Amino acid sequence: MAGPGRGTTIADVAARAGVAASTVSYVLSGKRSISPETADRVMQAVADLGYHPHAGARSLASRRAGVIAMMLPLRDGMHLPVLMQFASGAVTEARRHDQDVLLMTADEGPAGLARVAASAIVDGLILMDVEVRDPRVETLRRLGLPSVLIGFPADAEGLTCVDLDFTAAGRACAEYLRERGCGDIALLGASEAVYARRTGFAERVREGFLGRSGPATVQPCPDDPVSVQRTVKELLAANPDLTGLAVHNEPAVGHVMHALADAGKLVGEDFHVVVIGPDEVAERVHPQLPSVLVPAETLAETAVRHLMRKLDGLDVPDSTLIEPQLTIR
Amino acid sequence: MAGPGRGTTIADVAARAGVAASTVSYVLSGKRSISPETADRVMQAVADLGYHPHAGARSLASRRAGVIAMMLPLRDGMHLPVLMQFASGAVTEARRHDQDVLLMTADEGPAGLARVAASAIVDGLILMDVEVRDPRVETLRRLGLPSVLIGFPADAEGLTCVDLDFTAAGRACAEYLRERGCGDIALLGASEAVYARRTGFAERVREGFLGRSGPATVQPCPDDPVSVQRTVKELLAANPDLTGLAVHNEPAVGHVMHALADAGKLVGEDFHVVVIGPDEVAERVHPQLPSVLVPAETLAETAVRHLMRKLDGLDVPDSTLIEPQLTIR
DNA sequence: TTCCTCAATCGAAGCGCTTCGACAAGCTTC
DNA sequence: GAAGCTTGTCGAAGCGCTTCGATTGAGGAA
Repeated sequence: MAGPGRGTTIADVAARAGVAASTVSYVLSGKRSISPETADRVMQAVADLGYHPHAGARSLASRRAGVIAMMLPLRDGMHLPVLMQFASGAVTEARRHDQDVLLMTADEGPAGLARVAASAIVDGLILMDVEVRDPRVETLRRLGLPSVLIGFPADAEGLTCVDLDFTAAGRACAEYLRERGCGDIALLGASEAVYARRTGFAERVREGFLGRSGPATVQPCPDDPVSVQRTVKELLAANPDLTGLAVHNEPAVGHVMHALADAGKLVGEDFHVVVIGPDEVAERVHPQLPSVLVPAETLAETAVRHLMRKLDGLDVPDSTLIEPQLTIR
Repeated sequence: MAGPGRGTTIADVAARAGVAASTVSYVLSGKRSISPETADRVMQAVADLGYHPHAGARSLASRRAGVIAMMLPLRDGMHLPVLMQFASGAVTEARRHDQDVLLMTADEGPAGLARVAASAIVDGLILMDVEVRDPRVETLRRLGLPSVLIGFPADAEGLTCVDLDFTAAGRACAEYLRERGCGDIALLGASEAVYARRTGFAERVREGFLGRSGPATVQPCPDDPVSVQRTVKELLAANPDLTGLAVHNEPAVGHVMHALADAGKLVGEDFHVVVIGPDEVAERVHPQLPSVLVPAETLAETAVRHLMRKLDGLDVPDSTLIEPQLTIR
């Protein structure tokens, strides 16, 4: 039952090293200078005893919990693998800063934010998948809890936001297709519902895609097989010269490929397709497609790093856009 | 900066309600009887002030953190969406018990377990994706930290384990195919590497599939398009009467369907396919396939519930197998 | 009435840590 | 060689909570 380190306190370490408890604390935190000999003795005692400071006691005394919260969206339509990559990326980065990560779900809403803020269980907060009109944003501002948002709400005044540069992603897709010699290109987007909900994201892709170069169409599309089939057919009918397609709708990718095959298009030869979405989606169709991925890990690392800086009282840019990367396969 | 509830302590609540701090504590915890009038006054004060107990102070005084840890595997080959469903299911269930969830990654290994145990940052632990020979298991046993494992290590003595009943899943697939009149059936499994690593899981499916009924083949298979294509071809060549296939290899499902189409098989008519894997995989091919899913949410809820019981000193079964559900589409 | 019981409440003692002020030595500096 | 700095260390206070007696007053038994 009582393993090593079980119930070991700073007093035990102090006794073993022959110093005062406060000295141990200073060795561990580095907040006052301690002679190398003493420090060594303390570190040795820490190692011998397998000592780890009691998190609650530390948080009570220092007013720093050493924990950040991450609030995940639970809503459908979020791509789960990306979320997971994000979460694990955030944990990994947080651990580098000696922080732990508390997982919350968006369905706790503003009340959840108030709870963690008041209970001081976390020092800061990362809010994922922020919508243009997000009810949590106002609460966040009121609480004054250090935070970083993934995504941009309508009013980002005074907030720290990080996101993929979706405009650049749209532009990259258009450029890729143009370079392949496609004269007429189209963007097959997500369902109308997505556009309606979070204009920020889908619209920025559209803007980037349309850009300033040549004829281009943008077509929202539901993700069920039948709708995709129909939408692609209509798109081809309406644009006879269409030779390039960007797909910003993960679940639809497979169906798009079928529809193109049915229409007699040879993808990779007389027709080009590029995906905005996670690698797996682009890899698991035949032929494999080039894609612009949502760099979940980078996004997570950036968010955590920014939050750490804020907690340390350093300043960070209000708005950070991560450059998209187009992978050719 | 200082919003409501910011810095509010139990003393503030006590003052407002005209009682002692200890009384507030007893009202909140229900550990001693308090007159209804007093309780009402206290609750009112709590509401007025937006009071939430300081988590660190509470954990220090009560030796209960109100947080459980969840250790996620980061290894490739784990299906990310399932992990995510699991994580969010666990958080949701934990919140029902007024607990928070700390996210850890498996790469912290045994040392991570020792850390969270010694720092008392969590009260208990859920370990996902436990392997047959898992180095964390021994540490866990030594630490005596209340825990629930997802999966079964070789030596589960004294541990609480929860998992999908994979044997039953294999059996269900075989039965489904038999019922469709398939005489000769096969199981297309994961790559050899998976079998090698975690015998428990893949082998149990195989056993269930082979069962006692009629001719059946089990064929491990890598998940790249080319290998899948070849494996399916060989399988068909070696078993000319094959009319039923179970696929226990998520990324391969799409390729399997192509290979069968190439071989002239009409899935759903003269040939039947069933998937062991998440819904999306089975839904996003044409035709949609029946599937046995890993019930991530149920698994997570069960794990959390078991852990809560252990924390309350109640006992729980050492081993819990969740019944698989075959969904027909 | 007196004594006892029991329910309701209070006060104080920690939980294990950080941090502040104090205090010895060992240095400079004039 | 006294006055002033540093440097390294200690002791004590206190963070906000829970919990363990102790205390009070009301009601019942004698």
